[in-house]
Amino acid sequence: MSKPTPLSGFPELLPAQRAVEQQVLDTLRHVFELHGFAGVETRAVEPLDVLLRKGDTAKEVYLLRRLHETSADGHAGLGLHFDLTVPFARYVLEHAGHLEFPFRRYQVQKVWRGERPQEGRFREFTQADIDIVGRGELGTHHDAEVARVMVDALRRLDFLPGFTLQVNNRKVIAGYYAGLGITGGELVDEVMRQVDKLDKLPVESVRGELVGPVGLDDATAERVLALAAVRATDAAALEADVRALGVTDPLLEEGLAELVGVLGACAGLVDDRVSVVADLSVARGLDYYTGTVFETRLRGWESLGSICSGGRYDALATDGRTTYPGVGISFGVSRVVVPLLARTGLAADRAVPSAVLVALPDEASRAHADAVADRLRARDVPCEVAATPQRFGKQIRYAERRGIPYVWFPAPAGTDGETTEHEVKDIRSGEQVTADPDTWTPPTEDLRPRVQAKEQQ
RNA sequence: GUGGGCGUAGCUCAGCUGGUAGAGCGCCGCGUUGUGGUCGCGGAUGUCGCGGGUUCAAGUCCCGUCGUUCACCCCA
Repeated sequence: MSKPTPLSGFPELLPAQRAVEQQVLDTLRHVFELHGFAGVETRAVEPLDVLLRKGDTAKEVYLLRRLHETSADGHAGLGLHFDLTVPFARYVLEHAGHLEFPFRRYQVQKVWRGERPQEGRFREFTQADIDIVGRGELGTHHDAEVARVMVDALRRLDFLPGFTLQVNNRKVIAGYYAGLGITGGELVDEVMRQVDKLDKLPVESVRGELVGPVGLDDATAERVLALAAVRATDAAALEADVRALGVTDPLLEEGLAELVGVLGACAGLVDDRVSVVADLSVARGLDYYTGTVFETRLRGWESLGSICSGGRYDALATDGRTTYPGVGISFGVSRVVVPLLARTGLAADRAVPSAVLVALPDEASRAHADAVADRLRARDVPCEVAATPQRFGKQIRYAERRGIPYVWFPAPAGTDGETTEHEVKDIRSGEQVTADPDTWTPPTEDLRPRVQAKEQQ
């Protein structure tokens, strides 16, 4: 086979980069579990009617087809999941009898979308979701909770740039519009869709759309834009800014109270890398969000769009008798990690887990070297034995190439007692000392690969 | 799906009006046959994406195709 070409949209990482992604995944899992979320994995495929329940999105779903498919449709009626929310909703219905509600779960898996790839947008990528789902009811304090958990996870990834969590509430938007006399589901949705473009288009363009194709009068359009211009980082300012717009409506009040609640609950998480802001221009295009909505921007990486989004669904799932409301948030692992690796020098300081290379003087000593390695491993020191008994200079170079910080020189296997001692060399400093394989341990920072940001591109 | 850019050594790239495929980095060896990095000397790189055409002659020009990339569209 000649050299294979890469497949666009299906990113693969080299070991030193994968180590970074794994550290991200380890951190996410650790924090999600710290907050009491249970891990779930769902199958990669769902029946098409489950996947397509939310609308006409068939063209972006990858279908499953046997090579010798003989059915009338030419496929098995199964597709790869394109997010983790839809499979989770199905999972909740299927296993409702065995779950305790409110049910809190995290789910980190690959998903697939038949889109044209771009930076941070792939056809196969990893998402990390957390959701809390209730049976019949779910308190709005959980909206703040999922935000807090995700912020807690992201802030611990200290090699990532800082970020801003943007929060809004659809009830605020819908209530405000109702107060302005904008009614009717379609019109409200269309106005929201235009407002949602404010982060990409200049205000004038959006205003033009609102008074033109959408059909608002100038004054109403202006007030719609006024709401979308509100930004606030504390509850008092938010309430003051919204009230100053002079619209009153019961739904607006309800949404505002929820939004204030989320903002207040997240206040303690803010530091110089993390900000949380009520941004009333955030609408999310999806019509199934019913209350709180989230988006997240990475500082300096705004072109990536939102790297972590989600919100509240009053009806995440329903079986006709029972409705399961949910609130969740999803972090785009690949969307962040892959561009970051590509555009900065971010990588692990070694491509292999080994902290120690056990040198091999000659092939006859392999069993002895293996035994030394096992004594190190017994105390959780990752190590490997040199592949071939080359001269030691080459074995040191072997370690250096891989970023392994220590080379271990075993004491000769004496038949009448060991007269010499084991030695271990830190190949960065050149320092070499005698050591006991049953007690020697590298400094903690050398035990595992470390993630380091190299020079910016 | 639409439009533009780009495909030459492991990597980054140069290659003029068509005339014997190059550089840097990396890699391998030796100096130094059980202690690397620096330095010196030496060495190997290749279906110039693929197919066809024009030509005495194509990496170079033309057509097609595949891949890749950026933008648009879309975005759960």
